[in-house]
Amino acid sequence: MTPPPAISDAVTIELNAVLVALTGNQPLVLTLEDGALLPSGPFATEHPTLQSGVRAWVERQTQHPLGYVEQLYTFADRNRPASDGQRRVVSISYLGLTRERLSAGARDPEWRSWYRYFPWEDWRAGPSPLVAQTILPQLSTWADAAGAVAQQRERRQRIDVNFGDGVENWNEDLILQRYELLYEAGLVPETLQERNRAAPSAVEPVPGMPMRHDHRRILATGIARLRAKIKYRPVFFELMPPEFTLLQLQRAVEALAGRPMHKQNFRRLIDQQGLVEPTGASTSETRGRPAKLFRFRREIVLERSVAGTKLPLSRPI
Amino acid sequence: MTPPPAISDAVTIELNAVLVALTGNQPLVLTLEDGALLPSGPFATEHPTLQSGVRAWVERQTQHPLGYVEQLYTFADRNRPASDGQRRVVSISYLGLTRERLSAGARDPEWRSWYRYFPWEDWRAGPSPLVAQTILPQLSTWADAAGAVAQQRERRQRIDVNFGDGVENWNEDLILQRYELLYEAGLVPETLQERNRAAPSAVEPVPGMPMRHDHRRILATGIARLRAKIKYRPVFFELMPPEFTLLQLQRAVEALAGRPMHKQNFRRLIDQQGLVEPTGASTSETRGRPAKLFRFRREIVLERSVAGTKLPLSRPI
DNA sequence: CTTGATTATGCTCATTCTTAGTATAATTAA
DNA sequence: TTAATTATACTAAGAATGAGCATAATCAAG
Repeated sequence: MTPPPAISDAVTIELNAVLVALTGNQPLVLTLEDGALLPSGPFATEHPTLQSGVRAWVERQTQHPLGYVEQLYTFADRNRPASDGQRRVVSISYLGLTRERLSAGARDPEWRSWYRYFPWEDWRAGPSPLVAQTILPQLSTWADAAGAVAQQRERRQRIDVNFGDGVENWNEDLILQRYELLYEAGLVPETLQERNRAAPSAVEPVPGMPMRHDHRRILATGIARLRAKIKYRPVFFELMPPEFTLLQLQRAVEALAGRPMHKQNFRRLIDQQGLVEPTGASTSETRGRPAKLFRFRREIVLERSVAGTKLPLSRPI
Repeated sequence: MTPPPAISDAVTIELNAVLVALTGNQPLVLTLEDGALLPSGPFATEHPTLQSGVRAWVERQTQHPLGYVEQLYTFADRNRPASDGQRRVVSISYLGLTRERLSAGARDPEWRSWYRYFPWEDWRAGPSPLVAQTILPQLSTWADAAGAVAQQRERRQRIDVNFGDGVENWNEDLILQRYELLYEAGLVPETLQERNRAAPSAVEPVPGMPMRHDHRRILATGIARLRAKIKYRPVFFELMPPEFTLLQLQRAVEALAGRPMHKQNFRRLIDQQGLVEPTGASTSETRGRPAKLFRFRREIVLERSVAGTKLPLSRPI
């Protein structure tokens, strides 16, 4: 145990951002180079903290304030040397939510639906047919190809836990684990590039656009974090316009979760938790009965500490 | 937006670990230098990944395998220059759980109850008197001292959310926020060192041992993560011996959560989830009726993907 | 102006999950 | 033999959840 803070070799820090916005019921993520990369930036000495570094750099580029920023993960990839060929790169990734998006339709910083990268994650219209028809059969082949019987069983169990049967037992939070499983099974192009550059694999990769480096993995991490977070913290308001109808809010949450929700119960929950208040106005932009407009009650975030415990704490003291 | 991974100034990586063990119903954390520091180590080039770096370094030092390792947080503290006086330090902290502990009673790597650092967090015997008697009055003074009325109200609300009234509305997961609030209010010695080195503050710091640098903050982050995690993932088994009684398990969880639990309901939950299986043996180490011994069903971790949703997903598909 | 389609919203109901017990069993220490 | 201690089974009230029916308010066609 080295008492004084130990000093290691020098490394270079790279910041990566998963920037999320929401338009027309699509969850969007900011990409570069024809969707092949997430925005990356330097961490320069002038920034007092990492978070302020991310904010400064993103806001300068997008001209829009970041509503919410959260650190995702830090890792050091041995396979990715710094471009100066010398130092190792440590990348720190962040999730950022923003309310408006810049330059819709622009080519280089471009907003894309994240379901282009993870088409199997969109279950808003029911079970994604990709899972049952394409993914599960291929994963099944992979499981059978394992050497030992024990390993076959283990693979099958992991497949079952993470993908269910294609209809039931789908847990939208497991997006990262699912991507990792596909990666391990060699069913995403990223694997091929890395392992079989010389000898391309025989299996057809699963649909879904790849990214360079590990960026699709970082994106999966961001989506997973966001999907988990909305269940106990109303961060989705950071993505909404100042006023909205309850159906718009529901569609937004569904876009993030990738799952349909029960309309009446959704309203009941939002209402019970006192998350919104009516503005008094209503809108007739929809076809049917005009919907009341609501705004988010910002105070609530301070008021509540929310937490869904699973352990039998005695008395709600 | 800089397309190619941008390169920033060189920095030095420091790894910090919150290593947790459990003995005699006390949650222990490994410390150095008379409890003033968490173990820190270098991240050297030979390690393929950060996680393997942490494992290697910790296991070499403690001679014990780490059951579970999880990244906590990364940050760059402008106030802490590298000891070579040149490069900036970026510290990456990890949480590690270990089943046995080395050298009980040793002086330098020393295991200490984490409640020595956060005495107000121990509510196992009911509401901690420290909160109502010492902390809340001092925080109240601090709130009143705010300049603007709006700021006073905001402070009071934060106090209320994070500390409740000293008896009710205590959320054990908010340990980090509570520490940060005390820090902001100048009620922990760490603040004094930093801000008022010349002119010591008039207020008496709240009981609880401080640490150097930001180590007590890192510890709070680790405890918070662990307290939150045990609610949806049975990581506490990493801290248990191979065989245990249900009461021992309950005491372990209570030590982590800092809250008492309802015995019968605890058992029912553990049982329902199929987390344990009887070994067939029982123990008479306790005074009363002998308890059955159980072991953890490791398979269950694979089988279950657990998740407590708060949103009204339609049908449990 | 009537009808059907569409969206909004109020309300009910069965089921499950929690919380907080009571009751009883099996031990040891005195 | 009794009191204290620990383990375990069982129950009942209340809250939260998931599903659906019913009704209201609007627009687009005919």
